[in-house]
Amino acid sequence: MIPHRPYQAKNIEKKWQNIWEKNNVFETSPNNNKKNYYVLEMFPYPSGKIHMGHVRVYTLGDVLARYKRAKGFNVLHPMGWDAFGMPAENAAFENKVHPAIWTKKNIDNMREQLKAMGLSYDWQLEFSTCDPLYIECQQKIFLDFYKNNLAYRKEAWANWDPIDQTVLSNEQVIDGKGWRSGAKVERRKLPQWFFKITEFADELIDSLDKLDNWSNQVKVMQKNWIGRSEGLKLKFKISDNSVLPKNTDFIEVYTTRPDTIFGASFIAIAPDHPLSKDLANNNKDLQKFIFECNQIGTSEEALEKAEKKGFNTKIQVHHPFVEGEYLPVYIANFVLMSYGTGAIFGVPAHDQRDLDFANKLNLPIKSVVESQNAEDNNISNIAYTGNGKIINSNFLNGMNIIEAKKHIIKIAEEKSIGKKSKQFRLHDWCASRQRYWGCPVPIILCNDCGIVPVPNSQLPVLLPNDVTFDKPGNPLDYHEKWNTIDCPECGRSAKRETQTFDTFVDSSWYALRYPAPKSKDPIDKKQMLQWCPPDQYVGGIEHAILHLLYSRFFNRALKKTNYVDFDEPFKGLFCQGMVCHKTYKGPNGWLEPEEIFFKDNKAFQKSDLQEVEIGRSEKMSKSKKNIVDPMSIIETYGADTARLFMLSDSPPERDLDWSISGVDGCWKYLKKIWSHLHNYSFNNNDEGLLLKAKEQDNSIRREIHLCIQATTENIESFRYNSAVASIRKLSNILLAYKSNTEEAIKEQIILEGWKSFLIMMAPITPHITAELWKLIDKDSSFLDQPWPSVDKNLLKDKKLVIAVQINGKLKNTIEIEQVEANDKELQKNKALALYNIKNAIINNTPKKIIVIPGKVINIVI
RNA sequence: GCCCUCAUGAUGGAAUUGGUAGACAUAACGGACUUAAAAUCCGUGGCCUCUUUUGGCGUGCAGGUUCAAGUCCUGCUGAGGGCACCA
Repeated sequence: MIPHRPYQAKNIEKKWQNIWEKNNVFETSPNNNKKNYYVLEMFPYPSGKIHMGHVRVYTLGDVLARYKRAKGFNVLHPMGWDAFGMPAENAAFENKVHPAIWTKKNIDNMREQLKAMGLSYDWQLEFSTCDPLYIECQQKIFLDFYKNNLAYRKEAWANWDPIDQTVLSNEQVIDGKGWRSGAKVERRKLPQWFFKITEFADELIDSLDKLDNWSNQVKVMQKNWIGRSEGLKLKFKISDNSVLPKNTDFIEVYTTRPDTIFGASFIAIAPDHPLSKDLANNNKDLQKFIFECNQIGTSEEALEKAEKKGFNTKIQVHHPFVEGEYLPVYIANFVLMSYGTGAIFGVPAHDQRDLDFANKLNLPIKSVVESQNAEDNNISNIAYTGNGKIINSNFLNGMNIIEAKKHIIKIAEEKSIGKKSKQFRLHDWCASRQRYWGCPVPIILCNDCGIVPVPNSQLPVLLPNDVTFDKPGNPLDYHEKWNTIDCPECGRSAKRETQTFDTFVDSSWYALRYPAPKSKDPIDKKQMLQWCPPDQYVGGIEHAILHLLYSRFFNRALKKTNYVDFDEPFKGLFCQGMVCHKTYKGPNGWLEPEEIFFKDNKAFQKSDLQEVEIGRSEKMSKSKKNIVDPMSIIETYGADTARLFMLSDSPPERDLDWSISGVDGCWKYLKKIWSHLHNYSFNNNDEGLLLKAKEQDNSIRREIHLCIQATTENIESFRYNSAVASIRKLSNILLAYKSNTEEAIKEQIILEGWKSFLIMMAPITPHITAELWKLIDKDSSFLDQPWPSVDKNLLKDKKLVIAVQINGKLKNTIEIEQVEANDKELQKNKALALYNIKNAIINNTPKKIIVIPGKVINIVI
């Protein structure tokens, strides 16, 4: 036997990457004979180097792109950079390097790392969001939004991140803390730029149902986030408004339970309701109360268990439907100004918070919904919120809740004291940031003309290069030369808007840019229509709300401003799980996997041999030090091994547990295939011989084609782990033929098997398969090999194995010929003739015998 | 509190419409080769009983539907995630 070359992943991977690049094989070109398919993975922030999360998501996308290509699609598979954002400014501050230079260096480095993974991108379409052309296009889009009332500037309370020194959108505040910095968010009043996302609130919820190829989890999360509720806005007339500082005649409340209006026993308004503020002007006690409420409001822990507190304003309102009945007005700490009207009517019997409040302040509790279950109706500490019949409610009596709601809304509207109303949790998107490294908002602020858009001829508004980061805050504010400009309308001296866009603006429309990234038009209609929206988008679940909701808004706004003609930005959405790793904690804190060795299932520190605590598997993070650097894996094992491991075990949507033994196993497997194929000498391709295959040989062919079927189905439905399993099963069958046989037909079948194997394995491990293909077929181009098709005639075996059960439990099996598959009687008789079945029914006459022909026989005794 | 998802060997997981549970891997163990180790190759493997055959039990728990349930229904427990004084 001639010794073959050992499997040196690094060399062959570099070799094929160079060949692909030199020949531009992944270049996107128009092809009218093929259907277009656009695969997009979420583009990365150029932090400097790739992490395992990148390896996973880009491998998933690449498998799909390469598979679709083999399936005969014309594939668009691009990559770019989400290049603006805070870390560049932090680096500028720490290392005295300009954000632009830092970012470019990082991009160059990460591009090389991604190339080392062997991803099938058309790199000619690459762009980054800090490119002047992208900035110009985005500014044009923004100005169109502004002119169409989809963006506005408003002085508003904002979430202020004291560490990042910028405002945050509601979506970026998590548990009262900044999403990036983790700092406790403060409230500040500032002029801000908003996008009118609430204009599409209904549509953003309703069309979720049409997104069949979106992950359900994301749809549910978006629905909750938008948070639609339907109810009634209702006015309560104030009985004596002479005590009020201004002429306030009524208080307007919002409710989703107008059916319970006859059970109302008080009105409560928010501490920062305008009326509360008016009353507080000359009331020291109330000022103190409001201050206390605001204190609690910021600490989330306290909020959880916070006691209900109320301040009696001594004001009374008329009950709108009961002549002569009055309700007291309280200021209450559990009522939020940011939802509804900032005022409620309290129905203690049917709302838990109202009940807690009423119990505290000794307010009356009046039941108006009667449950069928008597014990529900005795209300002391638990409010009844279920279904029932309306009672004690005058003209609503006897109705069910739905009827009563409809009826009372109708009456309130007729009396002009109320209006059917929808409320959303979603607020407009605050999209401006007090930062340097972002796309400038193209606006000029003039003392005389107000807000003036930068004229098209002056676009793009680029960032000045000569800035320093030694002072806190926004360098653009200090840059007089840049921010002073003549007003384009009146010519007098004015100021530029110094805020820049949230980076989520950049990522809200980048997918539309790839088909024509160099076009002067923000979105090249002709190119875009051929490809967009992307057929499949792949990315992390952490963007379920932020990026994916903003993109859905942006796409609708782009439709309204005539840039696109479709509603949804992504046809299909797939969210992959996180990459996790066990954590190790030594006596002096967290340890990296590299610092550990194992003995007898215990972990020890290499440095001092002390035992180390093995923690549960968690998302790879710097703070827990459970990070594995992808480049070191690619260096030692190769990209094909890393890719194979990423896909092997866990289903893509679940978390993946990184283990070095798993990686090792994948590497050994590739090595085994490598040496096996090098030791085998393949005959020339002669498919005619396959037709002459004998019955016995066809059983191998059957396995091959079953595998093709399974693998294809698994890839189509994103079950990549199962696809790997079925491919490995095929290779286990083929590996059993260790050396060449003398039979030409059999050799031809094995050739067919290995060819199918390599083509199906190619999307997963593209380099090694390309190299091995040359052993089988020197002349044809591997990348152009079509995906193998299933010969359905081969799938059916001549013999069928059928289960024989007694009372549903497997007892034995029978074997029948394929042609007998529908012969119920024959199968039944064969089953009853079995030795242990005969024994079992000797004393128990079968009550019933169920024969599912070709599948199972169940004997009921 | 509300909403969503999940629960299968030592471990990751498979079982697409209810029809032979544990595919494919990882770790483990036994054997071959080796002075030895690594690598490689061969083999074992849900649990219990038995020498073996056979048999019994088994997909978080308790019920139900069905000839037949990992899969469908009801209730519970546990884990993960989302939202949250949202009227």
